[in-house]
Amino acid sequence: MIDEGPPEDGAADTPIGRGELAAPLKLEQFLPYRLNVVASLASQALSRIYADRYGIGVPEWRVLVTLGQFGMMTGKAVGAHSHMHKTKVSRAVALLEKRKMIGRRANRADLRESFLSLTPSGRAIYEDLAPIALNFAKRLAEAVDPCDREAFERAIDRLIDRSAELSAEIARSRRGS
Amino acid sequence: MIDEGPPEDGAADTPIGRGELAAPLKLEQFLPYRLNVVASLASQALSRIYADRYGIGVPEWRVLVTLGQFGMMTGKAVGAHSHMHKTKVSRAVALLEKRKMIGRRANRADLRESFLSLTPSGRAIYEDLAPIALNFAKRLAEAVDPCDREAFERAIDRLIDRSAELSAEIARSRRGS
DNA sequence: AGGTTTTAGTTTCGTGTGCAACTAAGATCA
DNA sequence: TGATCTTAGTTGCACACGAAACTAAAACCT
Repeated sequence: MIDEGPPEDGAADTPIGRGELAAPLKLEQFLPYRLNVVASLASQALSRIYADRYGIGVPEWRVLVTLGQFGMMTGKAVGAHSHMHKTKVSRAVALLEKRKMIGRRANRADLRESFLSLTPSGRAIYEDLAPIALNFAKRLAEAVDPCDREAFERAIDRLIDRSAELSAEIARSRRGS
Repeated sequence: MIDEGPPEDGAADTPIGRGELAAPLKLEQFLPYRLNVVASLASQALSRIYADRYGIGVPEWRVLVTLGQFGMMTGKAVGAHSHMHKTKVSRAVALLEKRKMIGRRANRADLRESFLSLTPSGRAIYEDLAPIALNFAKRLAEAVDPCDREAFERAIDRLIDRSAELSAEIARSRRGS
């Protein structure tokens, strides 16, 4: 159908002419894309481990780790600490509860929420998975040149902050459209 | 609300006691998690821009950019270059074609595949979005201290390689289970 | 007190996704 | 040439997701 002409421009890196700077936008150098690639590769690889062992997914894993770290907290707090939407938390909690990995106890002082915590078997699973996960993260991080590691961690911190800012800015500009 | 119970263990870096090293596994310091957070924040923020403007999602965006970069290529090549599953490519291509942003031309020499390329209106959209996206990436990257930037980019390259290796290793060990 | 607003959490609903099965076309080898 | 294997791309299916609606309980007002 559309017959698309010849290769368009010769892919020369001549800086162009039109009013705008025609930076090339190479996908493989484009930061948001690169972040997505590395995140999804790492996440997928790790999740296969706990999916194989215990049949849980990323949201359940995050709930498990958060409760393993803090011991007892509400769903809201779990969501805040693990950057998860409340529906995701709700469903992950429901599954983990069905599998008897976590328990709930109503908060007598506020019946809307309940306190979640690991059951003994949930904790056993957590203690099985945690060192495996840490080892995975360690092997991943070891790929980075030791003298780049500090800079890298700093950079990630900055990027998390900034992307949250940009996200909020865009949401704001959208509201006022 | 939940003010984070007592510090659990003193977070001392004492090298252990039980057979295993009892490193704490704090989610907020856990590399795969951190990568996911920054990637999804950045990706979501950026995608809102092109979703608002042209009603396309991430897969369509990637196809658009890839074709903008290479001019004319097969779906397979698009998928390889943009790290996308062939079904994702297929559906993104179908949508973009329906919206007349890209065109297909059968490859007379191999009828299984066809060559994809931007239509003039597709290219116009690409040329509208590309500078916006580049500006977004620039503002994002500017959050990183200039003297950390090189190290950061190197680190991401290494992590992409390593996470692909780990992913393959895990898939392999799973096959032989 | 009683009415409104906010909040924690669940459910519904439309959509996106990956896997596996499938189709159609090439490649390979006899 | 025909039989088998591989490959490019599509589709069916089951499931995961987020937005929005909803429920029940607090919080906030006079």
